[in-house]
Amino acid sequence: MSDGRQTSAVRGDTLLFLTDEQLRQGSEAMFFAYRGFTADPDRILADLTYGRAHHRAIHFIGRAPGTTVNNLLNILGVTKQSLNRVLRTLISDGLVESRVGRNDKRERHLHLTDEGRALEQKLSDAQRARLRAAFREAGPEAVAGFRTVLEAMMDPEMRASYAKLRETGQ
Amino acid sequence: MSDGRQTSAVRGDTLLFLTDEQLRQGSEAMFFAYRGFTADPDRILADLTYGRAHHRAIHFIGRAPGTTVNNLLNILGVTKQSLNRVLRTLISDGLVESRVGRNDKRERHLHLTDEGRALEQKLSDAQRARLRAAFREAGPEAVAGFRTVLEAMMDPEMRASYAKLRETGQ
DNA sequence: CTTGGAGTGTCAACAAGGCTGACATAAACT
DNA sequence: AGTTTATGTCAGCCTTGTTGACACTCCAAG
Repeated sequence: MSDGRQTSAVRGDTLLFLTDEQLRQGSEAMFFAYRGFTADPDRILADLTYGRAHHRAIHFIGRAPGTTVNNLLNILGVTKQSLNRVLRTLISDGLVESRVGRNDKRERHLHLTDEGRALEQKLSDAQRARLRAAFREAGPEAVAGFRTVLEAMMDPEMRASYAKLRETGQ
Repeated sequence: MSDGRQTSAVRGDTLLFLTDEQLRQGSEAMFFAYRGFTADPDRILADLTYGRAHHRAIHFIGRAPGTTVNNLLNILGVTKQSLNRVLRTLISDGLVESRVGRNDKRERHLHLTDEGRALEQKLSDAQRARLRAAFREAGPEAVAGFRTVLEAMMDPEMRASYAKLRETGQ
């Protein structure tokens, strides 16, 4: 039951009316979509001994090879104990390699091995397939809007991490 | 390092080029944005004895008052044991009321109590504030695109649940 | 009226993946 | 020489997901 509450804001010359109902629909869209977003990799991981946390680590190491543990901690937003549990298994399973830093020997630089890269491919192929289908279905303007809104939803530090990854990736 | 792979598709009269790099950025946007999306309610819940699972239950009960346990199970996509653990605490804490069905007495219809509604308000106010800010910042066309893409990312059953909630809510 | 199935609740055990706190080591910095 | 930084690790706890088993009530169909 909508109680008719709404909020308005001026952006440029555009007046926005955002009812609570519209915002609630936005929340629910995020919830259901995120489930879809993780579903395919999760299915693959279920067979292995790994979980979503391993996927995230592998993804970001693959994305920024040579990243340090601290850097990864910032991106993932978990404690070092949580991350270490994941990294330890990935390293001992030979998916990730940890190299002592040249300049700063305290740092560990993380890289995917060939095997690690293979799993990364497999997982992100599954995820990208869904994203690709959704992007095609929605069209380019919708995709642009999608990214704009998502970026605006991030915490500032996350937005910074996101921007940094975009630079290095492109 | 982008390897230049890309995929094309025709939608209507629009040709879409989707590089793996673009799709990866989409994934990362989802990841970072979802973190922002849950951050505010999580902070509130941390003080109470509740977690994100309680939030979800409260949200959907508030959204569809009188919903049955089975219905909620379908929406949330967890096992009845998981849901029951959450519902049990919410009911015994007086936030949720479970009423025996009139027609079918096997069913339990779930409702928020006044106290439950108060918490629901508090949590979704926090979440909506961020969403509202993001929607304002991004503008109406972006919001439309955002929802289109999210909807396209959902599993079909989830899209059905989502659509159903939209009907009853509006 | 009986019987099968549906809707719900619950116990037990387990796993993933968060968390805190404490401590250890090596390397860098001052 | 002393402090800080980067990392690793142990121990224990919590939430929230899982499977499997069992019980109870109630509806519906034969």
